[in-house]
Amino acid sequence: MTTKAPLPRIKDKRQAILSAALKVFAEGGVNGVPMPALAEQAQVGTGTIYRYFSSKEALVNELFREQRQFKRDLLFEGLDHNLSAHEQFAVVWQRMIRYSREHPDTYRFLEMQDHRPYLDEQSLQLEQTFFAPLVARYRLYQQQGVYRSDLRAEVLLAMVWGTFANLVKCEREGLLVLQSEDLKAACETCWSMLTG
Amino acid sequence: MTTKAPLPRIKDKRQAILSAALKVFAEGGVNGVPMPALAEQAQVGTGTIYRYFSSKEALVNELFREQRQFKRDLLFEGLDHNLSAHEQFAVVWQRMIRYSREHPDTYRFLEMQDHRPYLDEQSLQLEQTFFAPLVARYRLYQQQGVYRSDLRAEVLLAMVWGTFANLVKCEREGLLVLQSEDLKAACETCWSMLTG
DNA sequence: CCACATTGAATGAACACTCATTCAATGTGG
DNA sequence: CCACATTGAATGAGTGTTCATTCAATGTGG
Repeated sequence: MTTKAPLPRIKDKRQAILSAALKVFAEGGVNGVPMPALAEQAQVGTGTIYRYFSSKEALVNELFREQRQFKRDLLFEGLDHNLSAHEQFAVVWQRMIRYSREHPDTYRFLEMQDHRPYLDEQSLQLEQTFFAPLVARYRLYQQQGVYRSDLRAEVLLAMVWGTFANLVKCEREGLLVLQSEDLKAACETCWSMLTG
Repeated sequence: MTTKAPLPRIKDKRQAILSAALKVFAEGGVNGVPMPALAEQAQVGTGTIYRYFSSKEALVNELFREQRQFKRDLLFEGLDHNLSAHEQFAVVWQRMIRYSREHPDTYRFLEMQDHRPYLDEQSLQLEQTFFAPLVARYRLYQQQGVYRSDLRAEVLLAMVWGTFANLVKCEREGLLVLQSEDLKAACETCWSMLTG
């Protein structure tokens, strides 16, 4: 049986640890999950985690950056710039919904405040670069007269983002059930918010 | 020196502990603050805390309920029901701003998710009773044709609340500076959101 | 004096992290 | 081919630390 067959073991323990971390941290918060519990979820010895990550803090930062990238790609990658601003907004809105529905762990993990004390300089900077291009685009639309100009682009963005985030939050807490018509109507409402 | 002079000590240690807890928990999160640190802030021995609260959990719950009540009173007490719906909304909006500005610790403490694992049944129920009357009022306005009816009252409320909360959050994180015109404009925008 | 409030060092539970040991995989001399 | 040596990833009991909680000692108003 000494075939050159692929090893039956977990090929990439590192990724197994990250995946498990995303799941358990999204559920219990970074502070709420001991390393042995994470190790169990990843089906890995506790010590193995420290073979791949120098500390819990390092692990959290790596996970944060990975998920932050993932989110950005999912939301903004390959947007068709020939579409009208309205259509583009609708596309991004749809993607946000898909994202929050199909990747609830990622969404929740990034939304939690719990990991903030762990984040290093690099992670915090990455957070900035997430919003900057978005704000720039909002400004552009303002100059073109598509978006209203009586509120600054950052303020508009904060309002739209907050609207969406709280809808998802309320649904997760069981205060709300969002039908697809609700989400469509909310999208149009936010569009009106942007265009005045 | 056994004069009848006013005691220089803190009269009400219980309240001193609660006040200190609000401050340090709002800053560092419940999990981030050890009891001795809280004791120091309250100018009290560590053991004294346990004379007034049976555990950290009990303390957190008591603080949560106190602050939740405080917030409700501040926002909704003594509203003039002769005012128009629009005027009432503007008043509540103003009060939310005042609240978040003048009591940042309370605001932040209630906003954090950090204390959720500590909350008992009673606290969670209190949370419900905070929103129920508000939703009822929104429904009333919908029936009267003041608010739009194509979105359920809970959804409207979630959107408005999310808008406000994220503005304050962004300002706290330094992404934004809110001028009073911004807040006024945001208020009117939310009003349009409600009325379609 | 006494009843009781206050205190902070002591306690043990729980945690992040380490390291001596294991063992499957691979290398190698015969 | 095989018996045995070598390797280093993997492991989880062990280590030191931090924390919530306790309690013996001390302080104090009546």
